[in-house]
Amino acid sequence: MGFDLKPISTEAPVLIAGPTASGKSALALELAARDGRVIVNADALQVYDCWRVLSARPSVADEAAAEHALYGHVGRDQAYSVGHWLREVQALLDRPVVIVGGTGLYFMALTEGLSEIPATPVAVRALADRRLAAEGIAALLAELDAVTAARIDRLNPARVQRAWEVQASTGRGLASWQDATGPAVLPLSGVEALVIRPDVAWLDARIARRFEIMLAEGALDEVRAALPDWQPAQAWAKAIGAPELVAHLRGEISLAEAAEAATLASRQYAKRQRTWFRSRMKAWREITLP
RNA sequence: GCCCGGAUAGCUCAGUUGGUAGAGCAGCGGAUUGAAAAUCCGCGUGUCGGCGGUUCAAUUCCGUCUCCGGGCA
Repeated sequence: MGFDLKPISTEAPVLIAGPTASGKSALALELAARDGRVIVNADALQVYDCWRVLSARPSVADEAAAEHALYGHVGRDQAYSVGHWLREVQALLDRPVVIVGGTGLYFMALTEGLSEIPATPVAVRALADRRLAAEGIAALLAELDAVTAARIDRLNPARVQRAWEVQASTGRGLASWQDATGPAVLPLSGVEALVIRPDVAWLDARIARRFEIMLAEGALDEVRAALPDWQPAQAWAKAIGAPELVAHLRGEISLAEAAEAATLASRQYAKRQRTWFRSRMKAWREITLP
């Protein structure tokens, strides 16, 4: 990799955000080697133990070359979200780190703060699931306070359900919780924040190639191992390529069709990441890799 | 060679009883405070295969050519 590391501070925590398949892990390895940093994962899917290949986690060799944290440490059945992640990162900050990943929400929570809302009890989540399915968005929306209802995207069932769950489980509106958000763990002013924004065509080509490599490295076996307790609605099952390879293993589509669908989904994900980075990371230093 | 179908958006197709056309997917733009690789919102001008003819007007009707299916030889 030809990126010039010299301008990057050797003391401040380094944050590297980049779209899927952009080569950010390699850059993190270089920085870790140079400064003796711990590499900390900021990717929502790479935390799951079942997806080493499919989520493009660092290889065993990479992990031997530098210390890695928050990779593959969460079991399928464990509830995990940005709050868990943020608390785990916080506990690692007594050492020099390079925090690398593609999940915009995680970086936002880290650099801008996250409201401290208690976790939604399982029973409340289940009730919300049931009511949303049976009564629709409007029923949940009608039970929200006016400020919250005005603030959220009322057409988005995920947002409405979240707001309703907070209201139902804490007795306090989501907007009220958000207005009380405390200071960020790592404000932008105290970190070296880098965002990779590669050429779209270059990235698309890498995405296609990478899925072929994943297959060669045993992605299909990983999915086969998860097949007995496959639950498509769970967060871990949302790994790009997993639903596609499950469909193939069930004989519904060919392997070529699965590969095509998975790379398409990756390209669409990269586009969403691009939108986030463009609009939410304007103050980050943009770097070009190749 | 003959007969019958097709040819419309990047792709798969719908449609216009003649007044220049619209769905899905793809693509593009946007949102994003604990499921975020999630979830959601917005965006459709394209020689309607080519060339002639009829008509005030043709993507639509007629002729012809080209290409792609299928059938008969």
